[in-house]
Amino acid sequence: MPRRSSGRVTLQHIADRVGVTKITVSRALREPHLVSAALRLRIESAIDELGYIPNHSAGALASGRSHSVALLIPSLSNAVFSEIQRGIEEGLGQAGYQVLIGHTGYSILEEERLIDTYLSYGVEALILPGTRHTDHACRLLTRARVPVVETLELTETPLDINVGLDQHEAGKAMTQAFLDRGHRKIGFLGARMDYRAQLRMAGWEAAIRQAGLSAERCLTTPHPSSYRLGGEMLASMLERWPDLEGIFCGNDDLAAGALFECQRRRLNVPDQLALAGFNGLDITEATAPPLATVVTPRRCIGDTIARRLLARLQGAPLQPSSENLGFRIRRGGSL
Amino acid sequence: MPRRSSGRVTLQHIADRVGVTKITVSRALREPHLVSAALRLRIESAIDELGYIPNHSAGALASGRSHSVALLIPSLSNAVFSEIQRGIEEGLGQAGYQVLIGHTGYSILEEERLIDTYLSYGVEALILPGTRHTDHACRLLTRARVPVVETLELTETPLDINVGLDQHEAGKAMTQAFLDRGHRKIGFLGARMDYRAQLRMAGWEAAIRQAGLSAERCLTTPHPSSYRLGGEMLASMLERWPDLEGIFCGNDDLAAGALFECQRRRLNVPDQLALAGFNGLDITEATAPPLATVVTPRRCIGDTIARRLLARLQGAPLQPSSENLGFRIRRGGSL
DNA sequence: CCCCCGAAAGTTACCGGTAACACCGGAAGA
DNA sequence: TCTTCCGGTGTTACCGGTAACTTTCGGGGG
Repeated sequence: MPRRSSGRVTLQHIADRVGVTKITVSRALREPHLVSAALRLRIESAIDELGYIPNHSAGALASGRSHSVALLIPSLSNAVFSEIQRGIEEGLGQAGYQVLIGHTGYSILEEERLIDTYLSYGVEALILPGTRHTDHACRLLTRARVPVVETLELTETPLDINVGLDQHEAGKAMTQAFLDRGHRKIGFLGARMDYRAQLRMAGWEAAIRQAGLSAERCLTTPHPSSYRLGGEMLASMLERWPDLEGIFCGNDDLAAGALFECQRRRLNVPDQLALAGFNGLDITEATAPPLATVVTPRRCIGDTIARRLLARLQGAPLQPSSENLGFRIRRGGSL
Repeated sequence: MPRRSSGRVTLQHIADRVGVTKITVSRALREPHLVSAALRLRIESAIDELGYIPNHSAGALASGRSHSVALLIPSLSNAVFSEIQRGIEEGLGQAGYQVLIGHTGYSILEEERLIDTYLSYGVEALILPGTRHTDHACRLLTRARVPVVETLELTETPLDINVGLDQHEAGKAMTQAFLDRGHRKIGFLGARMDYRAQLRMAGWEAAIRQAGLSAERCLTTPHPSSYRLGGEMLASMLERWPDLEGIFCGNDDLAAGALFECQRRRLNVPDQLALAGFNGLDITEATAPPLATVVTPRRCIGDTIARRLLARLQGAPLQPSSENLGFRIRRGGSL
């Protein structure tokens, strides 16, 4: 007599119904070729007659395998991550892994908490946004002996697999595009200012200084970025530096918001003010004019992560490495 | 000697280190007040010395509780769901539940697959987008005897908890706003055309017919919506019905894309063409002019779901009900 | 006729926790 | 002094599967 009347159908119920032992039912599900065809059919029909749903916890506990992988992303509302995630899910899904998604809210403390949570779920790998983690998180990761992917930006000292692009270089390249178009008074507008945003800004500053120009025209805020914020911050910048010729925005949302504000002010883009964003989201191709942006290879990042992670999961040894997938500058019509 | 050298630290290791049995360590973690203070401290220090990470599968199996809830959303890239999800996560997170997110890609077949997956993970509740499910999904849900939330739209026959708004009514109300402004030749532009999009369109049609007008000016596509698509479809509509006075777009993305296309064509919004979207995303307040839209109470939906679901999880009986959280029409400057 | 082999199914033990109940010693009450 | 009670800890069994090994049985080769 069961202690708790769970009411749930277990392997044993199926086995009783068919007149075999539960291990045979278990085999029929996981390794059908080891079970005779006739029996397999009877088992299958018993399974959907009784409505058996496997107990993942029991399976994971017994086998030591969870068939799942954790994917942490900074924010669910940021379209940047959805393509990366799609590539990962397709690649890993085909190999039988379930992808568990968590979001860190751009906080490495929250990341640490999630790493802990997902390790207790027994995930077989972790995919992390960024290359900076708390000390405790690093200790957890090392001790867990689980493949780890760090993505989005690059690092000299990857924990394991690192796939991304050089954010600093990309920031520099876009700034250079402004310079190539003859602009000199080029500002930077940034929000949230997470580590990657800082790298992009540093790239802007490096290019500006290298050209012997002043990097003073810079406005940032720790607030989350949004279209509205882009407009508001553009207004502040124009008030403070009326001589601005171009503004490099830390991401596409800000750039679009800035563009809308220019439209309200009847400020011609790019003639009176050039604008650029970062990421190459859909919106940059739709606005009037289309926005200049740094197109990041997000889908490719996702695919690459899936491929390299599968190799590790299938036994490839730990061999820390970085893969730089580059970027592309798109001039659009705003530069 | 262990069969597999998992290398992982278990409760038993902690217990051995401290010199107690594992049940005491288990108690110290789950019901600290039942363990003496001195012992608790020794246990805690052993835990972080050895780096113990609980095994969620084992706990879930033994206790029959997973402390987790599945949240299915149609798409990760649609900003509409992120606020709903935030409300849910805050509410349920505080109560100790982990929210597992899955996305259906707007397919009820994929939804069915995910329901199966998450039931096998032992989730204690399911939150589903929409009120339409496959027959098999309904059978799974009924048999699982687990609280279910259906959200976004309303239904007369909820499975359990239903929280949302009347999409048909909302479509009708926005169309009425066009009529109130004196527009007569009002079109509808829709993409993806999932069930909710169809309801909104039906609302548009109802209002149009009720006003004795023609509902012919309607263009839809099964493709996923995007800014770019909004522009392209606007162009098609203008070509086909040059007399259009206003267009109600099935969501904000399409409306924004349509607005950008108007800007390219130097078509004044709203004087030459009125536009409206649906959802009240951030972008509608940022464009020039701001877009008219139906503001949906997404955060409130999330909070309400969390509240009502917690009540059920804490023992409130199954009592199917619908809660209509309404909507608000915002005129913006495009209508 | 015996042996060996392999396919098909069964036995046993175990994964790492938790529920339920048993136990123990000391303080409070009778 | 004897119960009673209770805080603090231990014992035992079990959750629902899977790994590893064993058993059974029929057929082919020697």
